[in-house]
Amino acid sequence: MSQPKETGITAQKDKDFSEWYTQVVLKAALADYAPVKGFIVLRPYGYAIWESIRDILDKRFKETGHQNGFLPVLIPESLLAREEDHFAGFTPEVFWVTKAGDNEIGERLALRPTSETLAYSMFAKWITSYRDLPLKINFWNTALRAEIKATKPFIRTSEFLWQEGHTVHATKEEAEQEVMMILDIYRQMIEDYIAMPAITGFKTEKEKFVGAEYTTTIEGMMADGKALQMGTSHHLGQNFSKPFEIKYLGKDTHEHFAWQTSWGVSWRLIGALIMVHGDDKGLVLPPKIAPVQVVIVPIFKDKDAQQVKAHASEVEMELKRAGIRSHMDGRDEYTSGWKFNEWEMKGVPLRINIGPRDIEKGQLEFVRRDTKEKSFFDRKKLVDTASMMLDQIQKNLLEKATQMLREKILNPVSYDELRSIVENTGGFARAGWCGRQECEEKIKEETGADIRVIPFEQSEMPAKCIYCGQPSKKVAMFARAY
RNA sequence: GGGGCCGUUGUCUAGCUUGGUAGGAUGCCAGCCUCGGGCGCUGGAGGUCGCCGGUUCGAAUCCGGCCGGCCCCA
Repeated sequence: MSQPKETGITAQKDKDFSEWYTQVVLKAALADYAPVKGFIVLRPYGYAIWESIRDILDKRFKETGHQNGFLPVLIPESLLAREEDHFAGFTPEVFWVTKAGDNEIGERLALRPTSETLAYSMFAKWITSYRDLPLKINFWNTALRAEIKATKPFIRTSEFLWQEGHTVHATKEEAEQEVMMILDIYRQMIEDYIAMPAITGFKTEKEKFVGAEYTTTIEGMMADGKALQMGTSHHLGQNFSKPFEIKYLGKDTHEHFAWQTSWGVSWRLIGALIMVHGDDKGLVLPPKIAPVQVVIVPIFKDKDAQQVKAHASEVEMELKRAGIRSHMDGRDEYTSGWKFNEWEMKGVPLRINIGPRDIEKGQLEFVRRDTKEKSFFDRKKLVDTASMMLDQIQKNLLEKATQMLREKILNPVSYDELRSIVENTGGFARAGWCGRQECEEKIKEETGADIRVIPFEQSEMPAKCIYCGQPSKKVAMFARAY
């Protein structure tokens, strides 16, 4: 085994996590830095992963009665400012457009940090009757937020790809159901496809979306012990419908303000899956979202190149016909060993090696990306074997990630212990909380951890607040976060 | 918010302290070789030394500003 080349990942995940992460993003060709601070360019391989995630969600959104629309990127200041809390929350990170060519624009225009205000100014025009409700629209677009803090590809960037859903309902109950249904769609997608377990629950008042009545969240835990918010679903109550005058005439012949929700997930999910599943050789993709599920590498000497490649192509075609995303790497300019390393770095879940020996014996060599195990199978059982192994890999990744999450949920019995967990061990510190913002803020100040989520699952609540010792009202998950 | 490090060819870098011809590896191109874990050989192309300004006979090197990247701390 030779020394790792610069083309490969040279940082170790458990020693130098940040460096490792950056190398995976750049070297697996997911993304590159753009010329402007905080912005990245999504490369085809990274975009293909985003397309997988998008397609899965888009299907679910449509199945549950949502339609897609498109909004412009510019929002006039007056509109953005119409809901006070919302404006105050976003204004520090808004990019403003003040000129058109050489001419000053009268009213400055915001590059959307999120589209509630713009969408709702439109919704107000479209909704007049209970018959217009519910209105359920989703937007696949980008949002722009000038990040002052250190940026990290996919995790924190000044522009990010996301979807933002916005719905309008006649009743509070219906809006609240929507909030929960969407959060559950997120949870299923993250668990079943990205193979990551997560904790669902509420954000605290301090951490909720500015302008929302309350925010529900799905929080993940990364390999370095830091938490990552992977998606949020907000109940907006009537906080926006009132300033934007989204009103409808009910069956009762009276006018009512509508109830609203908004929700979103972003390409952060790509960052999350890198951090959770990746290893020292690079990316590890869950089969269900991998752009290439199986890569076939022909191994040949010059004289039998044609024959081996022909066999490899047949394998590729057979897999493709069975609906398995496959790629035969027939490049002559690289050796098979080079290809092995490259595809491992790119996280392709399953590799099939095929050489003259295998052809002779009527077998194929399968190499799993997650466990690196090699095994031989009968050529005739290609599709069954590949499907079975892809299923196993998908399952194994979720199991490993679940195990990791379990290990990273700790139950401190004292504030000192919580502090030690946050500062040394990392992970979620699950603790009682009196519900007062004062304690939440003190803990944040003193340890750097905030309340990531008040889990829906509230069993085994400690009796006392971990900070002040007063009776606890909730069990909360404290952690440092990205 | 505070502190530190860095920017030289596509990539990684040497040179910078002590100013004077930008050197290597890898990648790329051509030709040969041939592949069971990042093969080997020969030749070749590729550089506004991040940008702007200053000092100097002369700046990758010294000084200032800006742009960009990374890390640590709160």
